[in-house]
Order: sequence, then structure tokens, then C-alpha cells
Amino acid sequence: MRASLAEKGVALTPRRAKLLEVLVASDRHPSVGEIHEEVRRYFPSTSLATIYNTIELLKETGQVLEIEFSGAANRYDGRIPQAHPHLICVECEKIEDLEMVEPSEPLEAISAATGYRLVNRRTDYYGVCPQCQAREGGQQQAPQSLP
Amino acid sequence: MRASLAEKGVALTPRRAKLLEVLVASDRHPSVGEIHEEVRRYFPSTSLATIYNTIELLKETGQVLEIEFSGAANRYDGRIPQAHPHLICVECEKIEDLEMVEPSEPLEAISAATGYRLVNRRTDYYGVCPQCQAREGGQQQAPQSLP
DNA sequence: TAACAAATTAGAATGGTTCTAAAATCTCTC
DNA sequence: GAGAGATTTTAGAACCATTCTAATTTGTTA
Repeated sequence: MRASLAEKGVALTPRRAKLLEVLVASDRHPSVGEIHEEVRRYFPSTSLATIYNTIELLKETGQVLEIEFSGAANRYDGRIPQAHPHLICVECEKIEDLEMVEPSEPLEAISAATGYRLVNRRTDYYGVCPQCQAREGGQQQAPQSLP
Repeated sequence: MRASLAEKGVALTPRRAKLLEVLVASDRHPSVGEIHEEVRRYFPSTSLATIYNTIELLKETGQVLEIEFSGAANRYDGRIPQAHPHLICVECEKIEDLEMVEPSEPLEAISAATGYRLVNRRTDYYGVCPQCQAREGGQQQAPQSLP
């Protein structure tokens, strides 16, 4: 797992190891800011640039899945770095893995039908989680920055 | 179609009408910048803010689908404003509608299984389109800003 | 025509991400 | 070990799509 960094000729420095640990330990799909905060608890001088740089490395070696947002910070999944469906609460911005069935069409079928060389897939379901529904007691929702 | 704006108590001004026309006439899933450019050909003084404001109105009335990106400008689908799968070329940033089967699980099933009140869905397939594959003759790809 | 509301504008502000140049750290050879 | 050269890290500037703000313009109604 961590060996794939070595293959690229880059070192697994203490900061990078800690970042990877934070990423794998969390099921919250943390943002760069949250990762930064956490890594800083062990290496207080760590800069944001290092977090971004390291995540870039991890993306290149397929060890982290990036979930992009336009109005909010990107989020990262270090537990299941392969594309898989997510369940996203537009209220509290919680992101959960969705264990249910994969989208029906396999990449190969779509590739064959369209001529695209497919490299990735994204499937998100947006809604309001049970906790947020309970908190607002059926009323309408507040401003939201995730779709 | 355009009546839904009236119901909100907002006027269908010439700029807004042109924007809607541009949106429906294009199958390219244009960005705000492209829409701006196009509207400007008819109303040269149009500001970016107006494009953003109008798109916000259209989103609220469900007349446009926003496709968000973190590293690039958002794109808009005014032809099929309901959530549907897209095929995205990571090279030339072309976006096509994918007519194939919807992801298997209906929203209701996921809603029932998870307790979420679902409001939206996103399904994207990322790859290299046939034209870009031909252009690069099998070599590796250049920098890209879409996932 | 006057008065009020809605729409539009230009430009500033925001915020996540990327870039840059310099400082710090590591590695390898002698 | 000491020193040269590469890698890593840092702080802060730069970037850019988007949002906000205050002022101007346009439209509507009396």
C-alpha cells in the first residue's frame, strides 16, 4: 500500500505517513482543511501546500479518491479509493459510502457503445440525512453549499 | 416553460429570454463564460452577474441542470434539466448526454434503505472521446482540468 | 410626471486550489 | 563525518470561478 509511493521514487516522510493514516482512519471523507488540522496535531508546522502536494501524489498512485465540489471544498476517500456511489447530505455535508448496487451498466458496455476510453465514474445521491430531517422537524431546509 | 418564471413574480426580460434561448439551443453544456459571450452578441453590455443571477433563477424553477466541477467552470444543461448521466471527455472537456440505462436503483429504494430524503442524483462517466483518442494517436494524454 | 420596485452593472470580496521562490531536510560519496 | 546535490517543505502570493455590494438603470403604477 505505502510501497506504491516508493515505486514512484518519492519518500514516505513522516508527514506523508501521518496524512495517509488520517485518511485511512477517517470514514468522514475529510476535506483538505480537516486533514491539515489533523496532521498539524502531530506536525504543527505542516503547511497547506504539503497536504495538497501529498494528496496529488496519492491520487496519481490511486490511493485516494477525490470527490469534487464547486461551491465547497473537495472531499477525499482513502478507504475505498475506487469509484463508488456516495450518499451526500446537502444540509450537514456528511458523506457516506453507499453499499448498494453499482450503477447497472459496466464501464465496458458504455465504452463499447460510445467509443470512449473510460477512466472513471462518479455516482452521487444528494438528500437530507435522517438526523437533519429530525433536527428541523419537517420544516424546510437552510442554505446549503453542496448540490 | 417560460411561464414558471412569471409564477415566481419575476419578469422574463430580453436578456433572460436570450439566455434561456442560448441554453436550450446548445447541446454543448455551456459554461457561464460561454453563455455570457453568446448573450453579449445580442446585448453587449450584459454583465457576468446577470448570467449568474439568471441561472440561479432557472435552477430554482428546475429549468436548468448544473454540473459542478472544482477545477473548471460549472456547466449547464438546459435541454434535459432533470438529472441524467453524462459522458465527459477529460481531454477536450466535451460533455455529452448518455442515453443509456439509468443507474439501476431508483431513488425510492435508496431513500427507503437509508432514511435519506433524496433530492438529486449525479452520474458521470469520465474518459477520452474518440476524437481525442484519434488526435493523439494512442499516446498518453496532456494536462486536464476535468477529473 | 413622480415614486417605487425590479433588474442590471462594475467592481470588490471570497475561498479553495495552485504556483513560486526560498529554506530545511535528506542522501550519497569521498 | 563533511559537503554537494536532490528532495521535501514552507509561507505567501497568484489564480479564478463564484458571490456579494452598492449604485445605476429600467420598468411599472398612480
